[in-house]
Amino acid sequence: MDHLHSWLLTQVAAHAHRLVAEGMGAVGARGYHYRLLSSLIEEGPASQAALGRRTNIHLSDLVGALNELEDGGFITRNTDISDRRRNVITVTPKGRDRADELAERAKTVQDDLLGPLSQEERDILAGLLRRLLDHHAPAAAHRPGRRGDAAGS
Amino acid sequence: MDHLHSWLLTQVAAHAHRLVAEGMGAVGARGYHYRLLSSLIEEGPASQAALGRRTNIHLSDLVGALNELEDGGFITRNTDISDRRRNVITVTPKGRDRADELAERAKTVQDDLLGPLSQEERDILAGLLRRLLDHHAPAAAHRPGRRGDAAGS
DNA sequence: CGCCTAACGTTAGTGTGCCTAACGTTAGGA
DNA sequence: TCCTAACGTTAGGCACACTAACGTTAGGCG
Repeated sequence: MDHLHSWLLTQVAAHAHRLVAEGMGAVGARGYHYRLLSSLIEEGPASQAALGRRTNIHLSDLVGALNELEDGGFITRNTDISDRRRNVITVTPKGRDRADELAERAKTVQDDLLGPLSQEERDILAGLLRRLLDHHAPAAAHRPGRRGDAAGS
Repeated sequence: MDHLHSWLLTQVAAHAHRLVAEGMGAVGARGYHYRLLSSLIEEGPASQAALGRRTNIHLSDLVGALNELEDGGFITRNTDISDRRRNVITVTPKGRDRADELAERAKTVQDDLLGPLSQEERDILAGLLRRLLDHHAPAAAHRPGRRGDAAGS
């Protein structure tokens, strides 16, 4: 009676997805923006390829998302002089404000989503999900530990 | 340090999503098919509208999914003589076989997804997710309890 | 040096899931 | 009878993830 697991998760995910999209969409953003800005702030500037690895966002999707962020003036793209194949992505001050804004919205979304759960239960859930994620996405789960892949000289 | 909750869920969801899509896609099906056949078998025939409510699949998407299932000979569509607005959807014997096939695949996917978790932990996770789903989708969470909405005489 | 391989960024297109909007039909109450 | 509601259908859009292809740049190696 538990062949429901997989679609149960996808169902909850759908709601999470929708709530995130709504919350972010209300200020003209989307999930990718939040993920990218967070990663850039918490782990520093990076090339697009490195960013994609850190955030688990596909390279091809990154282009568009970064274009949007660049258009909004939230990030800058500078070709790495030491390796001209790379674009070094840096957050602007305006981008930091944006990140704060999105983080706040994310918090609201989260409270809404996890409403019926106590703090303890939320921690348990987070722990379980974290383990699943670590298992399926060995790279860049939370604190990467693998540095030196960024934009260094 | 736990503003990660929401995107953590979406990340895990992405993997679940991918695994399901792969598993189902390997036999020319997709998540909707499994959801629909399961619902039809477990809760009996229904009109499309009722089916949509039970499975949380949008009416407009249902049309296409049912077309696919009908083309495969897994379900039949018959207009309800007592209410000619309705199509009564029924599973064929072939559809039952298909459901078994998909259920088996779903189980494999689930085992893969939840690999690192013990049975006890899986139950805990399922419980937490179930509560979230019940909260956000009051209708048709698992055992609906709300009958009389199907295709009755 | 030239050659080859690999990484990088970019574009185009696909698939899945969820959604809105509109339309014609059928039922059923006012 | 009229009006409203539910039904099924079609067309389209959005978010996220993915594949395939292309030109550019780096760097190893003969």
